[in-house]
Amino acid sequence: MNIGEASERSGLPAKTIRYYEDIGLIRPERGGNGYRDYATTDVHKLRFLQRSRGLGFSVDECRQLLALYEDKARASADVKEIAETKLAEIDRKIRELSDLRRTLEHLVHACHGNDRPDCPILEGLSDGG
Amino acid sequence: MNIGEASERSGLPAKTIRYYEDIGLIRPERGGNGYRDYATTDVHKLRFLQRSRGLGFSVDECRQLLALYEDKARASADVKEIAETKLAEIDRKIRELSDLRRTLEHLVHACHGNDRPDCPILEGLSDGG
DNA sequence: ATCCACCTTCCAGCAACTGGAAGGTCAAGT
DNA sequence: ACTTGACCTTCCAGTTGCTGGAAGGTGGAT
Repeated sequence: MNIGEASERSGLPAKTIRYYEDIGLIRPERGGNGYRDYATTDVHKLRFLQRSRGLGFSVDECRQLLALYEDKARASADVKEIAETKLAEIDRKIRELSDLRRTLEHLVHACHGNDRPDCPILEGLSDGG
Repeated sequence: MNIGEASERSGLPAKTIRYYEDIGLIRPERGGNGYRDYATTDVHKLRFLQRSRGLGFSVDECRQLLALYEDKARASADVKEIAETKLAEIDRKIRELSDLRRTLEHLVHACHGNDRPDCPILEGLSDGG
């Protein structure tokens, strides 16, 4: 499929997809006309990139994560260690998001109309529930 | 406190803290010597920024979130709507992280040694569990 | 007084896009 | 066959969000 459809399916702008090719993240086939030709697995990878980037992982971390799904990395000895590290990081992010969620909800429900600039909720912001 | 201590307590590099001041996110007092002087609430806000940026929120979104804790925004009529939108976004991020977590764990435990490039896990990457 | 770790501003560079120009491709319509 | 328009291509410049380094001031300890 062309880049337009890949863009639609992955949720990434075509510009970004081309950029990801520039930096060597995804290498689609090329048709006789020079157009990029994306396979379904390419779209899966793109969607994966769209998500993990949106979750605060750097492009380099995404590269590592993507590598976990490819032969070279899977054969390597420290795959598991990388994965475990990422798992711990994901767990931390989930905790932080839950904290943020609780704080925000508390603010909306309990703090509405309370104009004091030293609202105690602010303190809850930092030490994470 | 000086920027060094604020940096240590918030987890943000001093450079980044100064940058956040440049773009108008945090405005510490200044001592007679010209040094920035951070209050405890400033550190809370910085820590909050450190977290939400790491979770994939843009600086502008963080600005909105921070505004929820300040009088001006709290008096505004659409605070609740902004907050609800952010809450939905947070929930989505939590779901995506959980999906990512499950995929990664599955990969480590079930796919080790399976070198086929068309590993079915890749498909699970995109449609989220 | 001098040392050193801190602070200041400013300017340059990097990461990860993003927009726009200039032009080629292709299916549809006349 | 030709034109229209939506798509694709490359390239180059601009934006966001930092990050490093130079050049210099501050302040407590020796």
